[in-house]
Amino acid sequence: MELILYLKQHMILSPEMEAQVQEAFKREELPKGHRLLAPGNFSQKVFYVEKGVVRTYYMKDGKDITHSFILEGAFFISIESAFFNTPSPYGAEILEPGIIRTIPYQDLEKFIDDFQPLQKLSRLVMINAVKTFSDKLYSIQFQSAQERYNSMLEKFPDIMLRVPLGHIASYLGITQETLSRIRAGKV
Amino acid sequence: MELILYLKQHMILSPEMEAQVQEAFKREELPKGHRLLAPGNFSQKVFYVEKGVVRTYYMKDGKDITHSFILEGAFFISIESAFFNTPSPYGAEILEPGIIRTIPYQDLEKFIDDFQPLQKLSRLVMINAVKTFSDKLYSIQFQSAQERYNSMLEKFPDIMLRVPLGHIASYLGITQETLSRIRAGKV
DNA sequence: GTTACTTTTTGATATAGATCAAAAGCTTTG
DNA sequence: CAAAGCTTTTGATCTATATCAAAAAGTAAC
Repeated sequence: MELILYLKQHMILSPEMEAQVQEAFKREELPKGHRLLAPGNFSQKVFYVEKGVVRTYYMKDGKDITHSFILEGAFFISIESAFFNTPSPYGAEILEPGIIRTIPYQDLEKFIDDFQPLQKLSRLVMINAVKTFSDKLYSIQFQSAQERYNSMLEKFPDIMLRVPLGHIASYLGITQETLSRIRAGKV
Repeated sequence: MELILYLKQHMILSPEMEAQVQEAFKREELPKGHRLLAPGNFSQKVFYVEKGVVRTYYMKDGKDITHSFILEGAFFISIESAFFNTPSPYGAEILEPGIIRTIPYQDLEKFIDDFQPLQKLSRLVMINAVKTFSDKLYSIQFQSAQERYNSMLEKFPDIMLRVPLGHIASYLGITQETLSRIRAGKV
């Protein structure tokens, strides 16, 4: 979803404000597989996924582990870089051709400070981030691989079809072999 | 740490503002074991731990699982109740005699909207919450029970001494038996 | 359509940690 | 200090999922 449309769902934007937003957020059309951020790098950009699916991941013992999928109409930022001034352990890549809007966190913060309705929205975005992690933690801690797979099927049916098995397996915290067996109903 | 002191570390408070805060946050001295929130209940309060340690937990298959420890000088809120208007899956209890400040989330939000410096602080608090979950998720997903125990020893040496073994085990995502064996170095 | 390459599945085996059951250590209370 | 009640430890066994290795299936390239 276009950024402006997204914002308008949450607040009233004056034409001037709208213009300012359009200008402040860089817009890029990117090809499948384009890497937005390499693991270990430093980036204080805020990304908004206008079209496509972004995958964040990190390297663990040489293996590529999916950390999250970011669907259209969602934001993503390296907490480590933007808030803690350390390199981002996560990389990010776009899995399909898509459109990404970016803005330096510093600039966004200025916007937020000056424009009340954005404060509520930014709080909302943060709250959702906390909720997402909290839910995922619960699922890793208490659900079996089978249960996690089932809830992911419910929650992101589309992703399951568009993304290679290995990415999904590592996102679920299991090996590809186990996921394959689960899908085959052999567990 | 006293709430006002905590706030003064992050911003300049006028005497009037200070008085307003003192009044808005109810102050309660509570005995060991006092339950601040029962699992399954609804509460939109924001809690600040001025003294003592608070434990949040939930019930899973009849077992009490520790979700987090909240140390002095930290906030806690039921995301589910305050932000999603659903009952809180988590309960909260104070593990030692202590002092808790509370304010309805609605009231706090008004404060925040009206007082710039609080916006930054509330963002900071949320960011820390995300980071905490993100780290804990990582540890559950990739560290062995032994490694998790070690990092907890480093991070919260005091808690390890003050809290019953069962609470720590469930926090680490393992059984009490396993934790006992780890401590004995039998793993 | 055959070759080469990638992704997925299948099979055999290993292991961290769970579960169940009981013993041993601590606290509290009268 | 003995009885009762918790908390922690120890032991034996079980299970979900990992790991390693190879086969099968799918996709692309010529």
